[in-house]
Amino acid sequence: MPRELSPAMEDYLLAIYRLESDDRRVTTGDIAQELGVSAASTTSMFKRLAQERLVVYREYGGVTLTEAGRASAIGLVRRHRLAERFLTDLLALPWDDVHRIADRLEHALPPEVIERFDGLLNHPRTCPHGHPIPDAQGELPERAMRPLSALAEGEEAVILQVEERDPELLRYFAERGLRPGRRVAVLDREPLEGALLVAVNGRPTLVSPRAAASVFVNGEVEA
Amino acid sequence: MPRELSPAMEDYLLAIYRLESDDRRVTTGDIAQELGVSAASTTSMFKRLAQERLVVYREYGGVTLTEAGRASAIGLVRRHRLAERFLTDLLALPWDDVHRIADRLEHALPPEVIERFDGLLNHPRTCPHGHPIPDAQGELPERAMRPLSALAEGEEAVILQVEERDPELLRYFAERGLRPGRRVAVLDREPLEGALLVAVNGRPTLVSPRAAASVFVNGEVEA
DNA sequence: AGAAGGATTTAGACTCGTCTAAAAACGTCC
DNA sequence: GGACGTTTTTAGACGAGTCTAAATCCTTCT
Ligand SMILES: [Mn+2]
Ligand SMILES: [Mn+2]
Ligand SMILES: [Mn+2]
Ligand SMILES: [Mn+2]
Repeated sequence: MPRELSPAMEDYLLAIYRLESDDRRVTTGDIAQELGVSAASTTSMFKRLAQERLVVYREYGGVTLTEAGRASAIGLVRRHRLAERFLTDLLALPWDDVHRIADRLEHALPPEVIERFDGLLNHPRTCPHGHPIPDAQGELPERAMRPLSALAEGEEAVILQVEERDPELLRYFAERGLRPGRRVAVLDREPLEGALLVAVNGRPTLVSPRAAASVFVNGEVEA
Repeated sequence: MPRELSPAMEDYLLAIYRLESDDRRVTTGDIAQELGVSAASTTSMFKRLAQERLVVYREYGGVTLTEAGRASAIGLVRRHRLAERFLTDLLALPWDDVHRIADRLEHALPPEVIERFDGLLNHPRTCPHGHPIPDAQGELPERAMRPLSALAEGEEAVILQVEERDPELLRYFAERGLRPGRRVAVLDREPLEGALLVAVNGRPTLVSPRAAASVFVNGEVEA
């Protein structure tokens, strides 16, 4: 009964998983935007996913993942992030390339290969961009995070993860040493545009507002 | 203009490539049988491949590969065999599994990854089953071969490659030490059924006719 | 409560890759 | 040179995944 899911179905499930939160159901429009497809396509995929009991679909009311749907999505996250780790650590490919490559590979990697990656890489906890890798049981650690842009002047923190989907942004991060594990401190905030002066590994670095919103550091978001 | 080919198109091109020979054009029926699809499907794919100038299609007369079509097929062979080598050598997966896995991966591996495999594995010359890997320019060495079953009593030879598509057969080969590089000598031939008594690395081993027809050794085929 | 505006679903079309069944062409054998 | 059996092509259908345009529903605002 858990026939193999098509790449398209997996991509929709993943998008739903990413956008899902306790308070808000995921709507047709959300997914259409996230995946760059039409709302009509999304409606028809919602129905197909519902047929397979991967989501609960309410007309005009969006979807929520079932347990099976969530498990599939988390499985895909695991495949994607382990693939990325493999590509950077073993094949030495640049971190701004691997997301795109993993986005195709993730659909073609059988469990044997994934588990070998995991072993060979010594059970990595995160992808190269700092995002946590679910374990084989689908468990994922909760981490308190806030964007670098939320830090007050004088505050210090450690980079946990960065937004991974824009290669240009990733190259910019790499140049400036903004990568997971690095210690940062906000030296100055430019109130008008929102630019930050940040000490990265001691070195003062100017960080644009968009970049600062795409870098996440440890700590609780303000209430 | 060289848009990315679909997995299906690649599979057809590969099948045509495998069956192509100087004297005989590849027919609809050949490919239908090779790929386990209907003749009707094959006809319609022939037309699509012809549209893309990957084959020359003659109604009721089969196809031949164009240069572009041959290049695509050889590229796929390179991806497949390097993927297999990676799976056995780096991930330590069994040689009877890797053909199946590579059959999916081959369609999802971008050039960067393939060239990293090639480097990391030290430019391997063959896949785990002994089949030669085309180089990045699509060059493939010609090798004179004959089936083990063609050896006369008393003859000696070295295994070059084995038929790779039947996992059961591969496990049988592995058990008996029949793998590329091994020296074999025919001690006795059983005329009725065609079974052979073969010395493999010195050890006398009974080899069934089907197996002996699937193991290829060095030497010219008789005229 | 009714109307406006926005989101969602439906309708209908298209491509790709597949199938079965029927029609057409081919090649061989008398 | 025609008849027959085989091969190939055509015709028509289907599912997956996508689109655009039109219809419908929902929400909110007056
Ligand atoms: Mn994907
Ligand atoms: Mn990542
Ligand atoms: Mn394949
Ligand atoms: Mn092989």
